[in-house]
Amino acid sequence: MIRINRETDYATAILGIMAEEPEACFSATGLAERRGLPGPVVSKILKQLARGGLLHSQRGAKGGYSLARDADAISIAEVIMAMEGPIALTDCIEGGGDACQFHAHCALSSNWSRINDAIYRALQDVSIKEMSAPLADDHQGLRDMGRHVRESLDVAGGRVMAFRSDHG
Amino acid sequence: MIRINRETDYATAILGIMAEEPEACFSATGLAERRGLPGPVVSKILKQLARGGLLHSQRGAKGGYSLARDADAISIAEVIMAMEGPIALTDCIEGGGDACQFHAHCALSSNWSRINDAIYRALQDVSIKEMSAPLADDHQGLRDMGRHVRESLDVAGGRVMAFRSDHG
DNA sequence: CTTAAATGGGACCAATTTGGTACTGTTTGA
DNA sequence: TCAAACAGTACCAAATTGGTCCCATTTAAG
Ligand code: FES
Ligand code: FES
Repeated sequence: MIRINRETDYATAILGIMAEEPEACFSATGLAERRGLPGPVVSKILKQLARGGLLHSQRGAKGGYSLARDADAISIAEVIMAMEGPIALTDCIEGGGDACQFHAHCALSSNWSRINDAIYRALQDVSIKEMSAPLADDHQGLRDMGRHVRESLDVAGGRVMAFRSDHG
Repeated sequence: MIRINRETDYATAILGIMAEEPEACFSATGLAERRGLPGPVVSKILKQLARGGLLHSQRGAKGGYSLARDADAISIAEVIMAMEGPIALTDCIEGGGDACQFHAHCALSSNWSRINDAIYRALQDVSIKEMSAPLADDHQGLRDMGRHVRESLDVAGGRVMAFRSDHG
């Protein structure tokens, strides 16, 4: 329902490793092995993160990726933004929020903004350093498990409340 | 990136109307007309909300839907839950969070939970009464616009931050 | 008792999105 | 010169989503 897509989840898992050695330079294949994820996927993700300015990349032999900033200066919100991009804008909000002729008079839009703000704040509150993963020894990797954290569940009012971070 | 799907957005818009006359009984087609949404879609949504216990339904001629509770006692979180359902559980969290053998030792899972909690709280903080929509007179309906609130944008650190409530 | 207006519950389909792979180029250290 | 590594992009299959249609059931009204 509130979904963070798979690649973004992978991204946090990868950044979690990198956050443990903030100065080190990691190759895509190396990270892929450590997480048990397919190489091309990790490569794709790292490219995206580099494009987003979260990682610095070094090309050529002995190259790789390293954190562009301090591990606790990179929030989950930023990771998500980097992975999903600014997104093609359409309809109501196209152009920055004023393009919809009804926007100003529209109660719903302001309330959604309020919610979005709250969510954004929550996401900015957690850095990748905090996500840094001391995984159990027998944790072979995300791939075998499927994803790291598929879904987190809360029970609210007797109903199962599922905040998907995947589509199950 | 953090997406609330179309139907759920529609649902809030519909409930916004109903919240204005909490005692009234609304037919699916009537609500569809008032929002300019396709009838079958509204019907589908209302059924779902009724199944979720948010609406009371009355069958037969002169039947329809009415709020099961006070308008300010129904939160957006509940709407979302009703629309998306408990979701098929898989892998890591299947069964309630303990099924994944690594779960207990897994730093990532606990941090995602933290984030999820924060988001959940934000969503429970807004009731459909607050979303109740005094739309501008010339607001013909959501359909012509596309969705009500397609996307809400924040600018964070110079980058465009887009919290999609749709896929653009 | 018949009919019409409603909901209930599906199946169903097209379009989009997502997850993942592959390939071709470029940079760079040894 | 060569191999390791990133950059970019095209591509494909599977899943999800948005939406329609259909038929059964309930119920008020004529
Ligand atoms: S219809 Fe565009 S902001 Fe509400
Ligand atoms: S791998 Fe299952 S909870 Fe982290």
